[in-house]
Amino acid sequence: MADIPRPTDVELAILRVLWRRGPSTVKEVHDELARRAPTGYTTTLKQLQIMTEKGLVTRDESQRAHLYLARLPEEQTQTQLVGDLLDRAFEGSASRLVLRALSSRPATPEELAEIRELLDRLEGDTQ
Amino acid sequence: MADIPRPTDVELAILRVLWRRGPSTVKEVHDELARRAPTGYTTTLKQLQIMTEKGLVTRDESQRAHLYLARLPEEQTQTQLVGDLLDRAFEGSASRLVLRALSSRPATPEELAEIRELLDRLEGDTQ
DNA sequence: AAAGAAATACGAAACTCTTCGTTGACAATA
DNA sequence: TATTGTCAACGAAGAGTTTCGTATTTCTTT
Repeated sequence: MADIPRPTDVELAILRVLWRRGPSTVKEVHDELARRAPTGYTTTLKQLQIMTEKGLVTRDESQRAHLYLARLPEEQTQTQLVGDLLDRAFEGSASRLVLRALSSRPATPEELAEIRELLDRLEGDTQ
Repeated sequence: MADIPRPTDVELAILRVLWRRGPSTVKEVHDELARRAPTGYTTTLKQLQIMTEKGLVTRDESQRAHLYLARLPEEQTQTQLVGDLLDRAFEGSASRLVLRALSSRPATPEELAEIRELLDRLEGDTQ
């Protein structure tokens, strides 16, 4: 009961809204989602109910309009997703994943500099 | 008909076998898969049939034991998967994905060096 | 040619994912 | 208090995923 399943595409879209907004009502989440892809209110509601069962979100029922909250922080979920992809498609090789990430998107010079700083920090630690 | 869907977990496991082995029979793929997680022969067969319909693999029927071949090379699929994750969970920021990748796995000094070389090459190009 | 094997084809069951209509509870207001 | 609007709960349909049993085809060996 402790572990949380990998979120599906729709679930991840909802989690992103919750991470950005913090605790939100179904209506608030739905309005954000429907802006990009029109959908029914009850669709969003049902998803949030299922996500509550799965443990992806928690629910504050103290008010009439329940408040939903992402259970794990964005960083932790990102780390989990990347680790998962690493195992499923890269045989665990982080460097090859980085290679593909950079060939998948033309990274800006600023991003490259950020990554370089990250490397400096990591190598500093291990020395 | 031209675009290929994102492979599911099981499909990706099969593709990895095909990338490693090259064109393979159902039996060969199945033996590899069943080594890690015991499963029925017809399960693997059915998966390969479905993957053929989806265009994930192609089939050479010239012999009695059909030969299956991954339709896209491993690199291209990896790039697609990373790009997909980038959009779904990282708002397209490659540097943040790299950050999470490296915090998800203790990368070896060799890997860090490889990434550094990659950065050198990329920055060299843009100058 | 018959028997046995090795392989594919077919179909279906169980499960998950996604979507949404309907119902009922609750609250504000006229 | 009756009406209207807002919200959650429920159930179900349709599609996709995963698994596997059974039937059929094809080749090989006797």
